[in-house]
Amino acid sequence: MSKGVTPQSQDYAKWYTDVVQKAELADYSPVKGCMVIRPYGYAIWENIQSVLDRMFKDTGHVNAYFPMLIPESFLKKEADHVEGFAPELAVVTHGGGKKLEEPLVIRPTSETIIWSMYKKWINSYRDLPILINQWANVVRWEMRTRMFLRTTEFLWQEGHTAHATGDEAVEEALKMIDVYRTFAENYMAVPVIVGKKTENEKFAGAVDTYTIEAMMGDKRALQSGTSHYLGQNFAKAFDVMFQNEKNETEYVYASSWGVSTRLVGALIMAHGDDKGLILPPKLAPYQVVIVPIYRDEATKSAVTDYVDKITRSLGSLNVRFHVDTRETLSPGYKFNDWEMKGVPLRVEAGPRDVANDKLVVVRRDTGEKTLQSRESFLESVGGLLDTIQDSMYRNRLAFRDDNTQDISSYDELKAATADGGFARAYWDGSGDDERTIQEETKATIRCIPFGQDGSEGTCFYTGRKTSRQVIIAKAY
RNA sequence: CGGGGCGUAGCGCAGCCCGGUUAGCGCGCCUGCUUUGGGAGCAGGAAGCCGGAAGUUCAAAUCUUCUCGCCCCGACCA
Repeated sequence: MSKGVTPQSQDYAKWYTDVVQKAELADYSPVKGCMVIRPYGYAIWENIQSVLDRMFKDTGHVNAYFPMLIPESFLKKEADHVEGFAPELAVVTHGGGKKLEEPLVIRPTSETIIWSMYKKWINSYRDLPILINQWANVVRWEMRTRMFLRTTEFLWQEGHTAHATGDEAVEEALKMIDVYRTFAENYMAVPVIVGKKTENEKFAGAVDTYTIEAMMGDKRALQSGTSHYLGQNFAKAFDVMFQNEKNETEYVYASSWGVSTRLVGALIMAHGDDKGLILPPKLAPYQVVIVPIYRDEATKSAVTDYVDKITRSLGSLNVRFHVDTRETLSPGYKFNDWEMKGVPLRVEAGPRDVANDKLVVVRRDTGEKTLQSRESFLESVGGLLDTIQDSMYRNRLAFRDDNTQDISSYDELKAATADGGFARAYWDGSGDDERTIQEETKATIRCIPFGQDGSEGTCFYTGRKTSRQVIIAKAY
């Protein structure tokens, strides 16, 4: 492996692909647009999964699995849904050596297959709500792909809920976007703006789409999770009705919500630097890596014994650690390697440290190097990991705030977003206005943030009075 | 699908313009010895139908034509 990665300042896109490869997160597959997620990348995804899965279950959801192959006709039942997904479908036309009566699409998302089943399962309000999540792969034939951010096949979770009232379904969609916000902020250490998508940007088949938008290291926005209030659109398309308490027949209300392996891309780009990844302790496959340093067999056995004492304690402290015992690599190489892989804390243990009962402890996020006694390290490591987690979040929050500007004219918008950056502005334009702005500036309305104070201002584009503010940025 | 670039050892490249002996270099890999506190050193070694096909020629990695694939930039999206 050659040294280092392309500096961010030189070519951010190249930096990103370099990091993905050199940190051994993923590799290119023989099929265009697909990727192989390597063990280290998958370990990050597994940590994301296990935290989110717990959060979903704590909010009353259960997991299930629906098939990957969907009759083509299902996709055509919801008008907006077909229109939205038709161009990016992979279709199976043959099976068992014979042409199929009806082609099967590989799921781009599972609303249709799930709602075809909900029709069988829902009769009465007593059957509601249904709160199902599934962890799955989906395929969307994208024109341009990028590792983790947009690949032909990707892994995600998709929640699909069914409710007796629209209010309840909206509440569910809002609850889940808040789960995503909590996850992004508390686990990924990535601040996000929570809000509603405009008509142009919402999901194909949704009444409303909610989103969390994060700022990457190049100041561009990344949609990191979405939830949708689907109204009765899919219930009508699949004829899913229930009898309410007054014995009236009514269509069921729906929500769906998802996050994907794109979150791994978000972690890379939100925190990474020219040395590689910087992982938040709560999601890092290894929170601490120990590099033993020795000269000969005598120092090796002394250092090994010393390291054993440390790892026994770390194990009981519930710290995820790894001891790098690779024989053929120099300590210097290992330092760089684990920095590339973003491990939050590196511990160096050599003969000098054994002699003094000390350790060299290095923070990945700040580069700060300290000499500590073994005892004080073991006492403080848990707190130090929390400090890193917190400091990473505050660092990214400050970065985002520094790169977010309030703008009040079209020229200001262009200036604020040209080189990345979020623009916050009053907005009363139309969908066509939005498209024009996108064509002219490449920036899009990322969302209409929640929690607006209702104060009035002037739309920067139409000049009309409005109380609605939006966030505009170039996005991935 | 439009514009640009690239296919030579596992990876990154040189050689190609101007055809000519065993096709080179760096990294990685293998063996041995010495090393190990910020990407170790020396010695030896393995590894290539030069993306594919056809053509020109005494002779093709090199020239011609066709083809396949990949990457980057634009039009779509979690």
